[in-house]
Amino acid sequence: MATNAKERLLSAAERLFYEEGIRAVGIERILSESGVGRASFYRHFPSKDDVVVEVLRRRDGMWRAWLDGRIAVSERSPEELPLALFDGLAERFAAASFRGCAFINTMVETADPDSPAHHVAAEHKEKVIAVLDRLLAEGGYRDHEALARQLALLGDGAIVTALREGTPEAAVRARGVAEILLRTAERETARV
Amino acid sequence: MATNAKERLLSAAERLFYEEGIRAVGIERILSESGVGRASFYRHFPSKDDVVVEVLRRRDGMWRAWLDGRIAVSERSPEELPLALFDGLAERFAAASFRGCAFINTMVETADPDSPAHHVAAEHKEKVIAVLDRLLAEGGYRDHEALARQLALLGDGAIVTALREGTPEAAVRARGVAEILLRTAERETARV
DNA sequence: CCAAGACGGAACTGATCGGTACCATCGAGA
DNA sequence: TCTCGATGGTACCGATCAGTTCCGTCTTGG
Repeated sequence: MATNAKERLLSAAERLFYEEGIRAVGIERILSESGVGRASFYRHFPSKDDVVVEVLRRRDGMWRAWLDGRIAVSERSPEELPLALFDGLAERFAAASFRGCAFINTMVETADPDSPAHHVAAEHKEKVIAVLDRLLAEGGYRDHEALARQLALLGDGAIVTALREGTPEAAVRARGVAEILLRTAERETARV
Repeated sequence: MATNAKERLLSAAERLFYEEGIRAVGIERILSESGVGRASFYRHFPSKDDVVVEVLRRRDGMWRAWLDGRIAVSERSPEELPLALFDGLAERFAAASFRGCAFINTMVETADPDSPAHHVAAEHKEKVIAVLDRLLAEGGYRDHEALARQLALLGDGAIVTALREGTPEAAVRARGVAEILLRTAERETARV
């Protein structure tokens, strides 16, 4: 492998898919922006759909690693630690390149819920919920799974809102709701 | 107009765009499913983009009329009336044809935030927020606009979550959060 | 009754789509 | 040094894209 064509293809595809959408980006664009030849593309991937799936898998790993990092460096107390999600989202929303959630976008673009891409995207969200669930369980929350799903719903709502508004404000609003949610939730240690 | 070709075009386009996505549906599909000739299409619309915009305008009107109806028939008290949004969403999510929010989907598919379609979609959300804002103001809530934006964020979060899960459960979860939100919010009459 | 306009069907354009086949080149290991 | 695998470039495929043009038909209002 002279210059790792596969890696260049995946990173170019990931960027283009996120910036412009999966359907909007043709093979030609991926080739020209990555500098990879047409034949090399099909030596590494059977079809465009396989690139989409692999891009999503990569992004899933990167995204959750990023979330883990945000949680690790957060100075919040154990019972407030799940709010680190919204702290992180606020930063993401402020980025000029922000264009929503790649996984939500994929599920929207890929109408067929049985498609591999849709599955990978849906699984990503469940994995994020699992992270929140663990955090909430460790924080001593009684109904931690239901709470995790509510926080994830808030996060997704913030993402699509930020996509529309183009400002990080939605993260602050969602975090405000999340704070109330955690404050009114029952905890194992100190009952309400 | 023999059989109102324009109306048939718009209703076919609206259904197809929602079911399969805007980019995924070609002019050919719209023509064959509406039974309208190719020439007639371009007699009524300069381009496909114009159909997209007009479909969104129609849907915006229909959707808000539907919301107004749900609010009108709701038996909830004035301070709980905004929850009628989530009551309505629960019904929508249960429909087999449910495939998320046409406006969110449009903003995701149409990457360019300056495109006419994106604008119409964004404006729709602001109009819905205005409805919630009025409801909350009439319900006596102090910070009604911020509250309206939080409820709208919850609604959008529920929509994308329901799109992923394929069940109406997300509406119930979001409504649970909304109930807590309203209960802890300050009101003009009875301060907390 | 007849003319004007709205209509459906089909042929056609140039561009682009995803995907295949072939070829020359380059680089590293034997 | 030679060879083999990975690579980039290009020509090509059938299908489909949005959009244009022309024609025959049907409806309707004057």
